[in-house]
Amino acid sequence: MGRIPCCEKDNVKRGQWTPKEDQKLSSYIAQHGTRNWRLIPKHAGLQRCGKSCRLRWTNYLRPDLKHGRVTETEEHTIVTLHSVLGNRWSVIAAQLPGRTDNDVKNHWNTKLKKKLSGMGIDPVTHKPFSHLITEIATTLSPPQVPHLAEAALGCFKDEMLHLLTKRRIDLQLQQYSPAASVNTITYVKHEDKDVTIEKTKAIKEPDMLPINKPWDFTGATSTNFSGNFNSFPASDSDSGFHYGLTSLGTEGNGSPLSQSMCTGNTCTDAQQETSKLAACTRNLRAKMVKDLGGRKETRDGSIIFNSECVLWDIPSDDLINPVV
DNA sequence: AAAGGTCGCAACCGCCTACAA
DNA sequence: CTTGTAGGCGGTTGCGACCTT
Repeated sequence: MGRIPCCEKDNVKRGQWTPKEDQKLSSYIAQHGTRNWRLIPKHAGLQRCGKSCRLRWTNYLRPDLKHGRVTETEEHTIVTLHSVLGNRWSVIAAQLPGRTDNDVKNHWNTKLKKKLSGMGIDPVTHKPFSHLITEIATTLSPPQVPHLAEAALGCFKDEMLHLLTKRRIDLQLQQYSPAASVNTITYVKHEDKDVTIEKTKAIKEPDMLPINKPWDFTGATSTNFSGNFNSFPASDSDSGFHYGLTSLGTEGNGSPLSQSMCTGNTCTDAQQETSKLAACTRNLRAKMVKDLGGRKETRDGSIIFNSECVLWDIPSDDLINPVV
C-alpha cells in the first residue's frame, strides 16, 4: 500500500501567499478550526497543499503571533535556551509568547549566530573559541597537538578573522585617546598592508598580536580570553546584548567558561533581570535529563548531555509553558 | 544611476514520531 | 504487531528589500 501524497503536486500553487488566499484560509479556520489540514485547502477553496496551509497559519496568520522586532529580552531567552537545548526551536519558541519556531530559527541563523561569533563564542557549543582550542590541545597526545590544533584554528578561521577585525577597530579607536598604548600605535602602523594576509599571519603567529599572547593555544586559557572579551568595541553592548547567562547552567561553577562569560558588565544586571529565565532554563534541562536518563541523543547520534547533568529543584510554575 | 552583494524572512523539503486502523 | 497517515520539526532555499561600490 503506497503512501498517499498530502496533496496533488500538479494542481497545487506554491510560493508567496496572496492577501486573498490569506483571507480565505483565515476565515475558514475561524469557522471550522484546524482539525484536518489535508481537507482544509479543499474546503476553503485554496489550491494549496495542506501542509502549506498549516505552515502559513502557524507561522504567519495565527492571531496570537507577534510580528515586530525580537526584543533584547527575547534574544537573551533564545541564547540561554539554545545553550541548553541546542536547535530545538519549537521548545525554545514555546517560551516566547507570540513567536514561532520559524521566527526563532531565522533570528538565530541571521543575527544571533553572527553576534556570538563576533563575541568570540562558538554558537554551537556556547564556549569561547579559545576554550575549544585549549580543550583540543589538552586532549591530544603531544605529537598530535601541533597538527590538529592548527586544523582546529583552520575551522575557526572565519570567526577569528571577525574577532581580529573587531579588535583592530577597537585599537584604532583607542589610538585617538591620550592613553593609547605603544603596542596599539605599532599595530596601526601596518594599516597599508594587505589586511587579510596580516590577519591570517596573526592567527598563525600569535606573537604578532599587539596584546599579551591571547592566541597562544599551547597555554591558552579562557581567562586570558576574557581580557579580549572585555575589550570588544561597544557595539555589542550598544545593541543591548550581553552574553552573561551561560553561567546559569552547569558551567556556572567557576569553570573557565563562566569566568570568561562573567567578566565586566556581562554578569550583573543581566543575571538579575533574568532570574526567572534561569529557573525556566534549569527546569527544561532537568526535564530533558530526566526524560533521557541523563543523555540526549541527536538525530545523528551525538550526545548533548551526559550522566553528570545536575537536576535542579525548580517549580514548574516558573515556566511560561511548563514541560511536564 | 546601475550592478553586485548581503540580509531577513517566508516557504518548502524531507525526515521523524505518534497514533489510529 | 504492522502499516499508513497526519502533523511536527529542523534544515535549507528562494526572493524581495536594502546596502555598498
